[in-house]
Amino acid sequence: MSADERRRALRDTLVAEAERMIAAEGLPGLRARELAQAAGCAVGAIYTAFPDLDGVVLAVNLRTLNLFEAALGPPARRIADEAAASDELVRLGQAYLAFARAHPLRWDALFRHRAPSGQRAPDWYVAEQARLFARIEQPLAVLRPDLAEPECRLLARSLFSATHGIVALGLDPQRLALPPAVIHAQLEILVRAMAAGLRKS
Amino acid sequence: MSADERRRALRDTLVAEAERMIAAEGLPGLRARELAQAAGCAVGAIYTAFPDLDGVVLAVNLRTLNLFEAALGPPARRIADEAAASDELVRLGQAYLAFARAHPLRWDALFRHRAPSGQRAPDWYVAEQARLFARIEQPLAVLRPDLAEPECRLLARSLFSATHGIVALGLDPQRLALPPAVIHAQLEILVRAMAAGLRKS
DNA sequence: GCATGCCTATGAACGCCGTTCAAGTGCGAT
DNA sequence: ATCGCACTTGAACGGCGTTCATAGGCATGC
Repeated sequence: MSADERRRALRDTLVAEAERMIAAEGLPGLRARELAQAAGCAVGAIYTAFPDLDGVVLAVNLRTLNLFEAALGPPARRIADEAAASDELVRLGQAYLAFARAHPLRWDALFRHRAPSGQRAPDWYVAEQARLFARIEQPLAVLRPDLAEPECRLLARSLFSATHGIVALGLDPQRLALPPAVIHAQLEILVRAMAAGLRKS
Repeated sequence: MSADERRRALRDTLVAEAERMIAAEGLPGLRARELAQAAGCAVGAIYTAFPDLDGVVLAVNLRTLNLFEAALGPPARRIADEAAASDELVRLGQAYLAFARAHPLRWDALFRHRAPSGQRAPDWYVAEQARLFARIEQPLAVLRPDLAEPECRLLARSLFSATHGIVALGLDPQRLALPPAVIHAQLEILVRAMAAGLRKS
């Protein structure tokens, strides 16, 4: 086995174990020594596969994004009219809520993680985010055919931000800590309101 | 000076210095040794005034909430009609954005801070939050006079969550990092959309 | 004024963290 | 078989929040 192959195998093991640890204990549950022990390597070996622990977290977060994309299923074929577009936005929002509930700590890690040097996320990470935002742009373009593409991309991100806020604060055990059924209902009310309000203007 | 008076004076000094440190460097910039040096006391003295550093952060966060409440000015006297209610919601949202921009790290600390043992925030903290939510409930009640008070309180919190999401992700230098003018415009579009969509249903 | 006893402030020490790097190990080439 | 090099290793480092034996001061009694 070449050195590169071993490094790749180590990377895979580390990411898998880190994923398990984050899913079980959250971001603070990822500790270098514990990770090394779980992966069957020395602490120092982690730093031959990743620049630091933040790199491991980023790799885990990419897997989480992929997992969410898979949970969304294939993109909607065609969206017939404004009502269908509104329905699709609600469906996406509720899929988001369902995923956050199913994988609370992994999902939390997506947003709680901060790169140390204040740098932006790497390109491969931003690209995966963009694929997910495209899911929102699709129905939004049906709802607002008057918007140019840049405006549509922007509005899709803001729609996501609003949805994320409702889910994140609603689920947060230290903030609202709302029952899932309540969040579900509130999310539908507000996404429908936004869709309706955007259409008429 | 009695022991209680000294303890209170120490608390005030610690909170003031901690506020300065958080405003300058964010939550990770608050370190026990540095705080003690700034306050002119020994590290151990911190733990005579607060149970731990999280207690200090909570006290700073309460001051931040008070600062925001002051920035909002006195509650609106009367809200004439649905259009005025919609305007008031937009005004509140933009005041929120303005505050987050003016005090980015202090504001960030409000949401990034996690209590260690997963316990909920203390009552005095929740009470201050409730006073702020009441600002939203007021125009919302005009917009939706059909809602009972519990539903109104719930919807107000969800409206806040959505607004918070737009502001938080929009300002986040590692996520969207949108220019302030863009966030401002998106916020107005979506708050107006929500207000319009809520009214018609 | 002085000795006594309590009580609080002190900061070195503890345990844990991420990260590094001198040293040892094993493997491929000669 | 021997050598040399590259890689793995885990003890060590610096820094963190928190603790606690101890030093010090202050009120009290004589």
